[in-house]
Amino acid sequence: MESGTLTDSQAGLHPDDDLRTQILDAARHLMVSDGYSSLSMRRIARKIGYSATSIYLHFSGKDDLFYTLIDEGMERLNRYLEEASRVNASADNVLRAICNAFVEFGLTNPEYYEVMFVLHPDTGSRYPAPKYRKARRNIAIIASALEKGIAEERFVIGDVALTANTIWATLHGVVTLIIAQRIDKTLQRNRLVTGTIEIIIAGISNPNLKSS
Amino acid sequence: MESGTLTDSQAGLHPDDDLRTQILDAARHLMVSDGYSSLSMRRIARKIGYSATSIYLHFSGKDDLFYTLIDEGMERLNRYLEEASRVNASADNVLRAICNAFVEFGLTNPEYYEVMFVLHPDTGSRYPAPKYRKARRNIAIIASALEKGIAEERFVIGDVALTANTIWATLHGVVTLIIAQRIDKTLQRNRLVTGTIEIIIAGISNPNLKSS
DNA sequence: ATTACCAACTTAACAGTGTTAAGTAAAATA
DNA sequence: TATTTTACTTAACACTGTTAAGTTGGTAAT
Repeated sequence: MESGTLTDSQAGLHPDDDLRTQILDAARHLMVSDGYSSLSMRRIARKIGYSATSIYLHFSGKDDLFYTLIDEGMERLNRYLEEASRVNASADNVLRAICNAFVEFGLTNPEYYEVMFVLHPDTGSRYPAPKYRKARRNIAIIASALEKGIAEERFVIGDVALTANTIWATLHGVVTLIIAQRIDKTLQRNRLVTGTIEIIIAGISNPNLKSS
Repeated sequence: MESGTLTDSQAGLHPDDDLRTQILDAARHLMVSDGYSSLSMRRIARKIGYSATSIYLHFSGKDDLFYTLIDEGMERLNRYLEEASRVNASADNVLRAICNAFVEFGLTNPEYYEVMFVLHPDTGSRYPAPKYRKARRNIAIIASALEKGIAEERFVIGDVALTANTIWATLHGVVTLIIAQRIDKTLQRNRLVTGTIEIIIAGISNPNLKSS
């Protein structure tokens, strides 16, 4: 932008009330289309016709933006899982639906998924504790399916919270490896996914499970 | 380094035969101590007293270095798993040993683990196909434990290769979430780990497993 | 012995990054 | 009308990976 030329902002193209929203929209869009690695402050700014530093008026830094996107993603995932959990079926089928929804979310929104669960910001700053709540809600959905299965005397589970986390971790493993393309290409995705889910269900249905 | 001053290299501090080895040593050391994110060409170079560009005489770029480190890590992991698989025990206990070894490797070498399985280089370049062989060897170790279990009529498995990958993905999920600190802190690591392993074993031991 | 060459390394530069400090123009307030 | 506040900007710092173009020191050939 040479001096002498009006910038977009000076030309009044930006309703100055919702710059924060514009930033988030641009960030989300860039992340989904080009991946998080090429998501830079300057790129975002260019996209919306502002200077890079103006982002710092609404976010304390890249991490802050990062965390806001995580939050958004958690909300999305939450809707996904809650809808899946509403199927009217036996506990094992409810769990199947939830698991499939989780994997589907990950595979159809890989950029969101990465930001949410894979990447951790370079700077030592950690994911703020209060924000964990939304992540926990997702695990709670799994947990409630487990409790349904226990009530139906289908599942053999000692610690529900622990098992919910285990299942989550398991699904996370499948999604991550597929996204990162560290899985043998000859292997079919859906066979891997359903295979994993079936092993889990068979595992927590097995009376011989050494439940800790 | 101002002109007029002898650089280390000019002073003959570097046996010029093994610069490549020095680079790898420095890279490994920096990665393990400061994490991959702060592993830069210039840092590596500074550590060994060369200019950054001299690295390009031995590696085509950062990705190449990256892949060499992956290779190293795979070799390490392979030794880990092979040793674990040599226990003289029933198939389920062999599998337990292998799984534990995998998780232990991941948790004691998180930086290696990340480079190997989590990060994928920003540039579109993919992990070179021939290098996949070492990764496959690790899965083969799991597979052979499964076959032992089938022979002992302990495990009910349709597709061994698929199940081996499933187990790998599962363990990967646990390791990744723990490393990325996306797991509830109140949860005890080893309970999560053993819980996951037990569900898997119970799963593949369950006659009702819908094996695909 | 002198010239040519070559290997191993260097510096300078490009285009990018996150982030901070200081400056500017317009609007709101006194 | 003068002052303060708001909403932005530019300039700069210290980095990043990578390329192009030197600069040495030693070897080989004439």
